[in-house]
Amino acid sequence: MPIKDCHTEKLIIDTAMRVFFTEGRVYATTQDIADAAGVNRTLINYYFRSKKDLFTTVIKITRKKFKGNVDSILSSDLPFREKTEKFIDDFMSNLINYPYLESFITVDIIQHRLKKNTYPGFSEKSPAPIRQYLKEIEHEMEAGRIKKSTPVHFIINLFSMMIYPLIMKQIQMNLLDLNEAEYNIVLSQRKQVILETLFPEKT
Amino acid sequence: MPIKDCHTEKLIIDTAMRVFFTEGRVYATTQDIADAAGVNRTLINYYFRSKKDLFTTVIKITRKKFKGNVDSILSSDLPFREKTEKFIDDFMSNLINYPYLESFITVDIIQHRLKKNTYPGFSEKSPAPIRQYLKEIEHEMEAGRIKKSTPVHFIINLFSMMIYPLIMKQIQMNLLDLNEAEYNIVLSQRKQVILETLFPEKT
DNA sequence: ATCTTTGTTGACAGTTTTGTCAAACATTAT
DNA sequence: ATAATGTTTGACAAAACTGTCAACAAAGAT
Repeated sequence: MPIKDCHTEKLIIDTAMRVFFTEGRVYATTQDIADAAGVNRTLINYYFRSKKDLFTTVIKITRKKFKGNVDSILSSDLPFREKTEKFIDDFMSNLINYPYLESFITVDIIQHRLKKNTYPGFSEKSPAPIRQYLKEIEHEMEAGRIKKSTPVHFIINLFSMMIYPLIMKQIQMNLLDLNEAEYNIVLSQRKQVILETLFPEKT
Repeated sequence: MPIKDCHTEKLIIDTAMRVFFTEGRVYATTQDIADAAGVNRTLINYYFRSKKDLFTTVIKITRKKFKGNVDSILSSDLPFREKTEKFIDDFMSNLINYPYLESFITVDIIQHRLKKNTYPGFSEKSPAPIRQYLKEIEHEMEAGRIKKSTPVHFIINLFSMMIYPLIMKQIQMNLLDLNEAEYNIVLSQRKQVILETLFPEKT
């Protein structure tokens, strides 16, 4: 018996990830994805029962990709600033590949909420590494090494400054009168800027 | 001849704005909007030729709503910090009503880009008030009153920290283990936090 | 009251998108 | 070679969504 090929399945997954999370094409049809992958559309139904199933599959896979290093970085015993620096570095490297992932998850949650009240992709409690990191933030605040406020704001600021500039790229380009090349230069400076914004006194 | 009623037209517009920009329902159909408004679906075609036309209409109207005060605030001759404070205040008040506006514009641009290269909603140059504000930021940086970097990063940070926490509300709620009520409290603290983050030495 | 204009409705048709299925094809074990 | 299994394809059906139209209702104008 022939071994399961996996070639086409992987091709479809990779293409769907690109179309959805890299290019941000919310309204992409199964035909669009099939065309982008250069395969017959019905193969999507063959490997994944439905469009919905393909979607949840690629969301799961992409989330796992993000989760990988991030958790080990947050759980490591690096000093707070170095840990944060590494986190930004790692997270933004992934973000460049799949900037629209969170946008799609949000759309999915909103869709879902119209019916049920729970979202399958989410666990009950927040992940342990984040909880630990929150405690460290609190500790740093108490020690006066970063600005005193509520730790959640530190996290929210962090994610805001990393993700927003990517997902609203076109709007910001227009607002700031920058062309693609110029904006990409700005993006490459973000890591440093974010770090300096979160740790104002140090640099 | 009876005067144009406008009642239903306005109802549809308001409802579409709510469904799209408040609730963030990207996949909402004309039937969904009609149901939400409690009117017959064909009335959407009667008042606006097509779904696309309704969409561009509500985008225009909502953008105008945002633009209103914002421009006069940015063009005013208030001191820089006060101006920024007022801007945050005004912009976030609007944001609470229509957090997903920018998300929809982005989706629309991406859609559009697959065909043409220009986006009708955008002017060639960036709006004058923003250009002036950018100059003021540069001036403040040179005077050493805010952290030296590139002015565009100041703007990007500003918009990031205002908008992201709203559009990714569900994700952040899960990540930070907060329920709706708790997260809303966090949101109410954002204005102050953003200000303190942008002006670290002062507070 | 009747006419005219505007507003509203349901039925219908057109289009787009998705899903199914049987047949054809490829590959490998027997 | 043949059977068995997995893969690919086109044709078809079903579903979802959008737009049009003729008929009808409402309300002011004549």
